[in-house]
Amino acid sequence: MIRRHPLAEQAAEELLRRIGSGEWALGAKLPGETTLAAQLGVGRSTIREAVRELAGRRVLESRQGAGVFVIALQAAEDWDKVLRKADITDVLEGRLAIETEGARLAATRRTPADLKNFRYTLADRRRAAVKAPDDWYIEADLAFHRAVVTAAHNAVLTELFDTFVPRIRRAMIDMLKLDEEHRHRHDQAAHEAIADAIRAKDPDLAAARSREHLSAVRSSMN
Amino acid sequence: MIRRHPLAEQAAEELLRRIGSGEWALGAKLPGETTLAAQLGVGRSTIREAVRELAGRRVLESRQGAGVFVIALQAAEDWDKVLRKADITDVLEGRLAIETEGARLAATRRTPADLKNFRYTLADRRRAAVKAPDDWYIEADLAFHRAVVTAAHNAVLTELFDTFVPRIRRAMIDMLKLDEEHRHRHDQAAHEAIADAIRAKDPDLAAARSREHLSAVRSSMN
DNA sequence: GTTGTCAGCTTGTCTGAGGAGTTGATACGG
DNA sequence: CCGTATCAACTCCTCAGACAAGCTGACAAC
Repeated sequence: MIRRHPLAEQAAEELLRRIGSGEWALGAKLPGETTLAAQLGVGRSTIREAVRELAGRRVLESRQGAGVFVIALQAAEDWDKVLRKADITDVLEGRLAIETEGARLAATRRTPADLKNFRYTLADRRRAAVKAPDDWYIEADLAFHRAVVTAAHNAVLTELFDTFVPRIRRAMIDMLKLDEEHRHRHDQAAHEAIADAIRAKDPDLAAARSREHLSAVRSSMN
Repeated sequence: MIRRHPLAEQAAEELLRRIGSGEWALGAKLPGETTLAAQLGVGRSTIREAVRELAGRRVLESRQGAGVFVIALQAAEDWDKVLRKADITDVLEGRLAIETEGARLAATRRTPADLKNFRYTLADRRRAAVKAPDDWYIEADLAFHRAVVTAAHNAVLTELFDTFVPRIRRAMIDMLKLDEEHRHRHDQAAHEAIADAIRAKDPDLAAARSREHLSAVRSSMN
């Protein structure tokens, strides 16, 4: 018999399926380990590992002496996975939403430290656009965009941006590989313009310039 | 001896700490189970459960016969946790970013089915605003907002919105509990206005009205 | 050089034995 | 009647040992 996955993982999937099917409601107590083991036809330690895996995914919670309880009806969305599977267009539109709002807020909240950060990251990007290898250029570009979002001083927006970064990075790598002319290396002016608007404390202008730039990026990746 | 957490969880935390400290790089192979058990002074099955938990969190991956490998340097951000801990102001600004962009895109992509969805959810909300209990009203309100984002036909934006919903719901419950006059029940007009702009295929107007409404919501929750 | 074999490692699974914590029923004192 | 104490039965937690299953690199044969 060939088994693609270990028994413990199969058991975890089966438990997840039963939870999803409504067999056990939110907050309900699962049968004991020995009972479950008998039901699924596996050993007790296998059940324990399955439960432990779902505990790691924040679906189950076991309390010594009391039992195992359902604390979520399904596994929390794994954002890395969602972004990996999504169309790059959808991802870039999500990024646009986060970053234009970030630019808008940054225009009212930016500190002197944020402006200094803009200077550094823009200078880096300018240098990298000319002579650095692709990955340096990509990191320099992302660093500036991150500086903009950071200047919004909103923890949720920053965390959202960081969640998107790996997916965006991969897309940029793929694009630069296909596009020998590195056409995107020439839009330094657009980046300077965004920074200028934030520096000038003009929220609408900052948002507009950010939107303009990111729309162009999205279009170029189709 | 009093133990706050099970040994297996403590072992998982210890492994996570060591990974974070750079003891094992990305892709590196951990010592064998028996070795780890001896190092941490616990039984082999305890180590196995710790590894299984981190496998559930997509940090480790074990391959039979080969070993246990690091596949992520830290646990993926648990968005429920991030949103729970964040200031409600930051959360609502994130929601505003997502939803205004959603409204903008919806104005160009909405289908007849989306418009029908608007009619239904708006009617529900109108009824609930007058006489329904708090939780019905909250669900009706969220249903309309979700309909707007859905009409953008962008899987990432929809998923983002759904991630925010539980946190927003809790905030609304708390607010309605404290505010006997239910002041927010009277802004049905603002919702109709958003739907009208999307119906009229006016992206800028839809975004502006969405922003206006959500700014008001954010201000009222301070 | 290429291929086949295999010994020695690894993780996977089961079982049995206690330890430790929780819960609800029951008896007791007020 | 109510509050409290006790306790038995249940639960999960941890360990140890045994064997199965799978991978890897060394080494011999060709």
